[in-house]
Amino acid sequence: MLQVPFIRENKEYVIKRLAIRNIDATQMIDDVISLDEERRQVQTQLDNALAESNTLSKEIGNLYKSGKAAEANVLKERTTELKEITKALTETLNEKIEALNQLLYKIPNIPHPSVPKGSAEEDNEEVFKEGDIPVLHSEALPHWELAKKYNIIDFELGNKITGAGFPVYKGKGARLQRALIAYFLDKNTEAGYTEYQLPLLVNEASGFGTGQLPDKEGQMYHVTEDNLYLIPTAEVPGTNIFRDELLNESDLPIGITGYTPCFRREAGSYGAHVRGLNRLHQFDKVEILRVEHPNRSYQALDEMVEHVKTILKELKLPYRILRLCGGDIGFTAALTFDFELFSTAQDRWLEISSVSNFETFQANRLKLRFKNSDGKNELAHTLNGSSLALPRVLAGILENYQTEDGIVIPDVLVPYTGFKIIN
RNA sequence: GGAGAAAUGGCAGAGUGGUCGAAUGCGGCAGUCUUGAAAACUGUUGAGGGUCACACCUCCGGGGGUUCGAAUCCCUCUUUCUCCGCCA
Repeated sequence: MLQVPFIRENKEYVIKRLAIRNIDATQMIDDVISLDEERRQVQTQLDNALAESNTLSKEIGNLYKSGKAAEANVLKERTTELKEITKALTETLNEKIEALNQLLYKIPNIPHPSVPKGSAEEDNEEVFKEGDIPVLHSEALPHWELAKKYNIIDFELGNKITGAGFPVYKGKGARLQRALIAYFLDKNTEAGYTEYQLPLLVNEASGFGTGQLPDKEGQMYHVTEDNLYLIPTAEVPGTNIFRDELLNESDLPIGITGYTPCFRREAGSYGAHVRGLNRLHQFDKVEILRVEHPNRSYQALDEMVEHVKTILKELKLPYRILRLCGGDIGFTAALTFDFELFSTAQDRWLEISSVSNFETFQANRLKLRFKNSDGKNELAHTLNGSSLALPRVLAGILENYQTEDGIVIPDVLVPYTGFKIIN
C-alpha cells in the first residue's frame, strides 16, 4: 500500500511511474487526493466538536464540586447536542477512511526506475545467463516420463488421494526432495539467514499484511470454519512475523529462511505447461526473507540474487536471470528478478525463483517500522525470494542429469541423498 | 470441552470514575567522567491524525453500552495463563 502523503506530494511522478505497469492511474490518484482532503476536513470538524465537549465536561465537573448543580445542568444541554454532532461526524469520517483504503488497496507498488516497460513475459529483460545446456541422448524424456520410469513420483496416486496437482513422491524421489530442502536450508543458514519453521495456516490479518487479501483470495485455499488460509508461500507467515513491530535500527538487517509446503488454487491453463511438476496445487519451497534499512535494500536485493546464483552454480544447472518488466512484475513488488532453469527435455525455461524488493509497500500495511538515528519511526523495507522452489528444480535435475544409465545426482547433493544415481 | 484469572507505552509492570497519555524499572537517545569502552551519574524518551509551526483530537486487546466525563463500571468477542478432562 502506498503512503498517502507521498502520493499527495508526488502526484505526477506516481502516475508516470505506474504507467510503466501499463495502467493509467490518473483517476485513482486524483480520487485518493480528494478523498484524503475530505477526510482531513471531517477530521478537523470532529476534533473541534470533541474539544468543545472535553472543555465542557471539565467545567461541569468543577461546577458539581463547588455545588453549582443548576449551572452544570445548563451546560449538559450543549454536551447532549455535541454528542449527536460527533456521532454523525464519526460516521462520515469512517466512511471516508474506508473509501480511501479501498482505493489504496487497488493501487500497485511504484516500479523501480530500472524496471523496463513492457506488457508481458516476452518483454522481460535477460540480465544474466550461466551454465551449459547438456546434450542429451536420443531417448531423453521429460521429467514426468522419468518419474514413471524410475517410480519416484506418482501423479495418479496423488490424483486418487486428493486431486490433480498433489503428487506423491516415493523412494529415491522422496529422498531427493528431502535432500534438496536440507541442502537449500544449509546454504541459506551458512549465508546468515536464521532458520524458521512457520505455520502453514494464516489468519486474515496476515493475508492482508502481505497483500494476498483482500483482492487475491482466490489464490489461496480458505478454511472457512476457522477463517484461516493455507499459505501460498512462506512469505506470508514469514513477513507477518514483523506485523505491528517497531524495531531498533540496530536490529536491521534481519534475514530469515524457512521451508514450507505451499498451497495454490490457481485454476489456470492446461496442457504441457501444467504437465508433471510444472504447476501444482501443493509444492515445497525454501524461502529467504529480509527486513532492511531503506538505504541498503537494493544492495540486499543484489546479495540475494548472488546467493541464489551460487546455489544454481553448485547444482550445475543452466539458468538465466530476468528483470521483470512493468507488465509482468507483481502487484506488491518494486523490482523483481526471476530465475529460470532450462529444462532440456521440455526445451523451455521454468521459473524457479523470484527475488523481490517491496520497499515500503508491505511494511506500510504491516506497520513494520524501525526507530531511525533521528529517533523517528520509519517504515522498513521488506524483500523475499525463493531459494528455491522445489518441483521445478527437481524437474530440471531429472531432465538435465538423465543418462542412459539413470539419473545422476549432482555432486553437492550426494551427501544429502546417500546415493549417486537413480536407476 | 469444563472452571478460574488476566490483556496497559519498545519490554516488564503500577493504576479501579474527573487534575491519567498514564507511576516505577529495563531498554533507547544525549551528556558528564574515560585514551577508548564498561560502570556510575544527569537529562531525555509512547503511537497515530492534524498544523508552516503551535493549538487541538484519538489511542490502555477488538467492538458496543452507561455517564456531563471511562484505562477504571456494564455487555460482547478475541487472545493468553492456571487447574481439570481428552489427545498426537
